[in-house]
Amino acid sequence: MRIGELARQSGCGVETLRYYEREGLLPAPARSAANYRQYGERHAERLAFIRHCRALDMTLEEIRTLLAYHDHPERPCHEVNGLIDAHLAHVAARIRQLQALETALVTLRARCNGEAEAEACGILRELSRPLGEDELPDPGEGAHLPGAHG
Amino acid sequence: MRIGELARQSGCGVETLRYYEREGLLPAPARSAANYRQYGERHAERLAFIRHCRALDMTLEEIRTLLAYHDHPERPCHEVNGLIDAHLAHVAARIRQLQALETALVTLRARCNGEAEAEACGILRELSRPLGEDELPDPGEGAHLPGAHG
DNA sequence: CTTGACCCTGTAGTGGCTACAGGGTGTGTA
DNA sequence: TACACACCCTGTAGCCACTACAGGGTCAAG
Repeated sequence: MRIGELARQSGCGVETLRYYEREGLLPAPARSAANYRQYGERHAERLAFIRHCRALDMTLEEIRTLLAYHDHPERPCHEVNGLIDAHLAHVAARIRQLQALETALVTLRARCNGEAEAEACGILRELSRPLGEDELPDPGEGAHLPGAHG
Repeated sequence: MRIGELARQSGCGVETLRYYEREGLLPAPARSAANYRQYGERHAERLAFIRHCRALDMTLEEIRTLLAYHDHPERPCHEVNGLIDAHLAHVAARIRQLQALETALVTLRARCNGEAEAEACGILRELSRPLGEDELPDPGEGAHLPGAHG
């Protein structure tokens, strides 16, 4: 299987596969006479594992850790559970933070009906007010989880 | 006021202020004889606006748009409302996506008690399973809002 | 013998900072 | 005077997980 087919099968881009190889998540496959990468079932399975983890929003570093257990089936899986717990805590913290954000934005939005001039716009006025200490959640709480933009 | 004081007052780093200046969010201030930046109240107020927006997880691009209205008080504020609505929709979409993620992670976590070997670990087994079409949310839905990591 | 789909390597860009390196300024103390 | 130390300057590189080229090679069909 060439890289394009694997990309289609897995739903990710060709360049992403080469990136995973550079990052050491996917082993470098054999090459054809024309220097094309030749992938087998093992690669496809490993990639499925990686994509499953990515769909759960794990970092490549977390995935590297999980792959190490995947590659050493005799090891105790204690750390795997810890990693999922930690990741879950990150996600939960991020949800709480975004909910606080949502509340703040709804309140903000209610301050104007969109028919004023900028001068009188309640939204712009509110945004001009400096924030108090703990008025909006500390991103530190959900450290390593991103904001509202992806 | 020098840059360090403004940084302390606003709670952001000195390098962030220079970054905002490069990005055109903060105007370049006057300089002292020693070439130090000299900020006034206008800068502090503008920075408060920016930090308020950032606390609401807006992008610098969104903030640039809002600042344009801040700077042109005679313009109708219709677009301001639209921008907040759009941002709010992004945040709401991201929350839904993270909640789906949380559910999936809780289910995953329940598959192992952490006392197995990696070979038998239900978590690793589940992660090895390729994902179906719509099994986890399409990040496209919450476009421009980030994943679980910051 | 040309078209077009595919493949290769290598490099740069994304956002919003953060962290240097390598230098200058200004105040307080020995 | 000499030095330490905190602060400031510019410019560049790094973070993450890709994404998007530029500039070239390969191969089957028409």
